[in-house]
Amino acid sequence: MPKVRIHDVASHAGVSLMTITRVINNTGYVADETRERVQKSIKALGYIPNHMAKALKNSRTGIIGNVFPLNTTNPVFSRISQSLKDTALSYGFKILPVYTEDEPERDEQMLHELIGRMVEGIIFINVVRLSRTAMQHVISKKIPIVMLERPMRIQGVDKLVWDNAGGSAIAVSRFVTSGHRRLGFIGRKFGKERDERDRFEGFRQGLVNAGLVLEEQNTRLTEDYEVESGYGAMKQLIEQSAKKRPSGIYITSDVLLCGALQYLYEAGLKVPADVSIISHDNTLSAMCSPPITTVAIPFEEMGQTALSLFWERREGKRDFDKSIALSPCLVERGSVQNLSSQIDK
Amino acid sequence: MPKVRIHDVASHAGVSLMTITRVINNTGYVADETRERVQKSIKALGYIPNHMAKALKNSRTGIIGNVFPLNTTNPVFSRISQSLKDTALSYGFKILPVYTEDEPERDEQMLHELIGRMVEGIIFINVVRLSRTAMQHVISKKIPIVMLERPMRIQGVDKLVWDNAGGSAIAVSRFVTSGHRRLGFIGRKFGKERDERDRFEGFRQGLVNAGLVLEEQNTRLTEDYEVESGYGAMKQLIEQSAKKRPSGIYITSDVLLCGALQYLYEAGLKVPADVSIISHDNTLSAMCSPPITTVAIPFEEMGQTALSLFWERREGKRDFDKSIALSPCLVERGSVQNLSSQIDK
DNA sequence: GCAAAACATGTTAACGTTAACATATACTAG
DNA sequence: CTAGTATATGTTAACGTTAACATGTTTTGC
Repeated sequence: MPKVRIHDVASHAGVSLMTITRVINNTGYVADETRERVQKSIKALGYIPNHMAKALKNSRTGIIGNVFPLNTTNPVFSRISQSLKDTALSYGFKILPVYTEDEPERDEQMLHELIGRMVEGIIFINVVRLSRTAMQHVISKKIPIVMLERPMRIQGVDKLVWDNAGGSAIAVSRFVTSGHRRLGFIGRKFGKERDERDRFEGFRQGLVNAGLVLEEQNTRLTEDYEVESGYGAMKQLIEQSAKKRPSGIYITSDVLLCGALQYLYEAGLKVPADVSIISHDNTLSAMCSPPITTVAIPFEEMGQTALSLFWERREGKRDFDKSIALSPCLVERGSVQNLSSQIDK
Repeated sequence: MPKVRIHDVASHAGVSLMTITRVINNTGYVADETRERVQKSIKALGYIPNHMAKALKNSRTGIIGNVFPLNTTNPVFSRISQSLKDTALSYGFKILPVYTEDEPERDEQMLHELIGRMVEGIIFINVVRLSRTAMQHVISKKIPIVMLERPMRIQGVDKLVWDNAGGSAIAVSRFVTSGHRRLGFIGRKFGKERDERDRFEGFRQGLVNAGLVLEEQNTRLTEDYEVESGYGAMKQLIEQSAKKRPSGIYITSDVLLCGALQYLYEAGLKVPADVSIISHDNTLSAMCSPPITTVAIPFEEMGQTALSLFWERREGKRDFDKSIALSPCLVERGSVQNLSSQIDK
């Protein structure tokens, strides 16, 4: 019942410590007969190797730290985390999730926590507030670092983003193909954040490329990624005169989308009959009424790429920094009406 | 750049190991002047205490294992996990999430993993497949265990569920208050699982108490908690003749709800004008179009209660088992139409 | 002015594991 | 049949930390 140490197994089996270690780790030579006896002893005593002691001795914990932003209510984070966890497992690693805190000071503590737990790598998600010196500290420890989306501009870490501008372009082009000429945009207000800026810029550029213009009154930038904000933004777009109102709207977040759909429901407007919609993320857009055509974040690919970046560094195969952008793809769900075919008829 | 040990700090500050330990842990006596010098050395060298060594020495890891079921796509799990994590933090603990696997054999490995990492407690969520002997093993190690929802019938662990039957009763009574007399039910098919059975039984009992009858054709039990299943179930209920069709439908999962709403959208039926709905969970029901009145799982309270159960055991304040059921409450979102007032007028 | 209490620091031996280095026997090959 | 290799096991010293004990030096109280 109390703890069973390797030493106890050794006495029980009548051999030395090392023999037990060899059986457990399948290293060195052990006579078949001895191995069997040891295995019996292990079972009999219910021996379970102590990871902490192992880690201390071997400097190998098999843990990758995963740093999340403060607010993880957006389902994109669970999807990312799921993907990372699964892929990590296939590499023989466990994920230790930690969360950034309100005070920047606490964030350094969090990094110390990870280093103290001897993580063998750190994957950051959307983290920008960390001090450069704190990051440098980790980098100097030769711990491989991957930063997902919103990477810091810093040497010695790998970066992985998805192509937000490209995603917006796909959405615009999808609308245009179906004959939409007046497009609306609902997205989050941006400051320095690269990703949100890109989603907007990609949209603007997409319009330009299609020979269309960005209309100020059809662009709504929200304060946050909350359902209520999506509701408010859509309300403003729709309350315009029906003439000026966009026929297709690109919404850069599935959470905003949900709010937007709530307003449309209230207003009695149908998708895509009254207004066409494309959203971004591919999280809630599959569950909405109606399901919404979406620029999908490549969650699976993200996890896999993040871990392969980690792995390359770790194995020392690579000493220079890599920066990868994943391409989004469009998931069709029928929320875009074909206007051109109506004209054709 | 390489690892800095407590020993290095000691040399740097010109004192012995123990003095450093005392400064770090705020134990014993240290002269103010020495303390300052040590703190300077710590900063100068960038020393970070090694948790693994600490854990090994102190048998205190500050980690609680959190065992999740295989499929965690349902948002209830992220909500529970969030709540556990936050509360754990306030108790000074970190959560280590682990996931059950396909093969039962792997599940024992997972338990070994947790014990090997010297977790100081384990919180199980919806786990039933674990072998009794494996569980006994953990219990005999005096590691406090809390089982959330679907607890095993086993001695030596604390149990925490929410009142599923009560939740259904609340829903029925809410419908009845508004004058609904023909109620429908969409829930997951159940076998031994207590929770799903309770949601159904609570519904049935609620009907009986209100002097109503359970109508076979208005009861749909799905294979799983997936959007498509909700769609299919609602389709079957609605495709009946409008006369026999229920005026109010209780759906035991927000994921099923989403599918159900998708069908209603397609069918051109409005909530609550054409059909009233109450769901269970309070996850997606806030984001749906329209937002749906819901029997809310008390997520916050769950995390807090789970950790207080853990804490009581841990501190040895309690040696007997506790079993707690949390009461659900109804969150109104206007998805139930008042039929009685129409008659009054 | 002297014993007891408070303060300040150091030494030693673990926590549970394993790499590196023995040691010893059995088996090969020439 | 002897050196050389493969097989089998054991001993020692770490990994980085700290509880427990030891040893001083002050301060306090009467």
